[in-house]
Amino acid sequence: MNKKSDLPFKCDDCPSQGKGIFCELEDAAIQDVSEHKVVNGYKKGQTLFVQGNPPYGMYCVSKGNIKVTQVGEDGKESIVRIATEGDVIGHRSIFTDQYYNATATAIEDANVCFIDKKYILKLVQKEPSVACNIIGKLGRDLGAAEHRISSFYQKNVRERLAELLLLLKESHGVTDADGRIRLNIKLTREEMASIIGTASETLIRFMSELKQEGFIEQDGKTIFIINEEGLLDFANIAY
Amino acid sequence: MNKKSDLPFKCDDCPSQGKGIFCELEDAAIQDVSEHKVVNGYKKGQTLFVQGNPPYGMYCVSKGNIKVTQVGEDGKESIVRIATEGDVIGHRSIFTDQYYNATATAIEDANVCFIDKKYILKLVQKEPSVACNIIGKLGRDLGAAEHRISSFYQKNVRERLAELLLLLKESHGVTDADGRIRLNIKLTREEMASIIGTASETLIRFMSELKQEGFIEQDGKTIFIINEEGLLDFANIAY
DNA sequence: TTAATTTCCTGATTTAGATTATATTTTTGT
DNA sequence: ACAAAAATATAATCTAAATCAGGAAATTAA
Repeated sequence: MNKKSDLPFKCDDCPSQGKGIFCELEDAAIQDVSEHKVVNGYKKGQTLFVQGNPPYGMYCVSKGNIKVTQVGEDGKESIVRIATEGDVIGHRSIFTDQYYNATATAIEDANVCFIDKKYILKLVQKEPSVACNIIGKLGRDLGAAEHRISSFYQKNVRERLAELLLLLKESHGVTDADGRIRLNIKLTREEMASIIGTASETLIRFMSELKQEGFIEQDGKTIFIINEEGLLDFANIAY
Repeated sequence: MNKKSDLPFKCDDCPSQGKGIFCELEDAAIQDVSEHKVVNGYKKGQTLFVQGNPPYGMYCVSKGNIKVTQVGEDGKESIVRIATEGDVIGHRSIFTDQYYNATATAIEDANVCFIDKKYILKLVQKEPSVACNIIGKLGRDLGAAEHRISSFYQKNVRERLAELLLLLKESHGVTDADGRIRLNIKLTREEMASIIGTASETLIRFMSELKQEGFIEQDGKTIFIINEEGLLDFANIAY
């Protein structure tokens, strides 16, 4: 899989078209972007870039899910963000002129486009729509990050878990043939725990609780959301 | 204090000059910005904007410290960011087209410039340097936010407290006549606790501990950093 | 200045969730 | 297909930090 010959496609054909930061560019400009990128296939577990390294460019996820993690002194890994189709990663470091302060790893086989730093910086000068889209992307990411910060303080583990499942439903939920909502992402319990900041044992315990209550179902690593209302209640989210 | 007559100054004279997002603009352009802003004085405790309201523009802090907070269902307030001279706030919501998802409150008397949403959006189209500076600002804020997320998971309260004191030293530390490093910001214990996500009693306990160990000193609400090395050690931060 | 309110501090008690331990299931490599 | 390794699950114990309680100090208001 991921044969070299499969890969070199154009941005026009990208499954993430319309969702990314280039979506307002005209055909000629998109063509130009297309010529300045390299498509890479990554297998599950492979890293795109590593914390502490200097940034050479930006990554644009075409297929698959990428986890962005920070590792502490004690080796504990915490997932700060999950990038999916149409998302960009590594853009932060380009503009802040810092080394990568996180590591990006494919959590499943993925196709990711790499765009050179210099080209991006030039493009932002030339195309205000790209600049605005990057601002919008960073703004939404910052909003999500700030929400998570306050969640850590204001919610307990079970509430954060319910919240995570609801967020994953928004970002990765697909309706199956049988009408069930399936989360189209395969995270280990360890990874889920490190998103909401708890121990995997604790996460597993609350997952079991949610299964028993009939809020979710499970088939191997795949999770189905059965009762969204119940989860909302469980998460203590008011609307 | 904060008489109306004190306020209407030009961006040229702003104490935050050179630190903000307009610093690369030419004189004429700066002049133009200056004419499109309104300077407002806020007293301690007054709010600039409130979570849930629609954004009308951007705020540029000229003097004083502003806390950006999110309030949970239970009324618990958590501080997601502190904006100081030269910082902008409320910029996120302008570009993401969302309502404010945080409340901004002056924690001491402050002067803040308001710049209209429409003007900013136009300026970003016209001036790539402004767009780039906003991207840089958001990028650094996002980096800081992600660091805090992983801190919550990887560090305990005493480590997060030491980390907070070191961060405040970077952002608000000034060297006094007697050579001591003073934190030029007055936060209540409640506020400090809500930054690192702990109960105020717990924070006070560890503050006492730090005082006893001689790492910090205190004069009323003012904090002095005495032993930075010790704090680094205490925070378990490797370099 | 005094009273009232808020903030700060310390100690005792409780609890949510980490840690430890062990068994079972699933995945991976050969 | 098989063994080895990794991930999942559940229960028991332990601990960091929340909560509860009460008093001292500092602000604020009158």
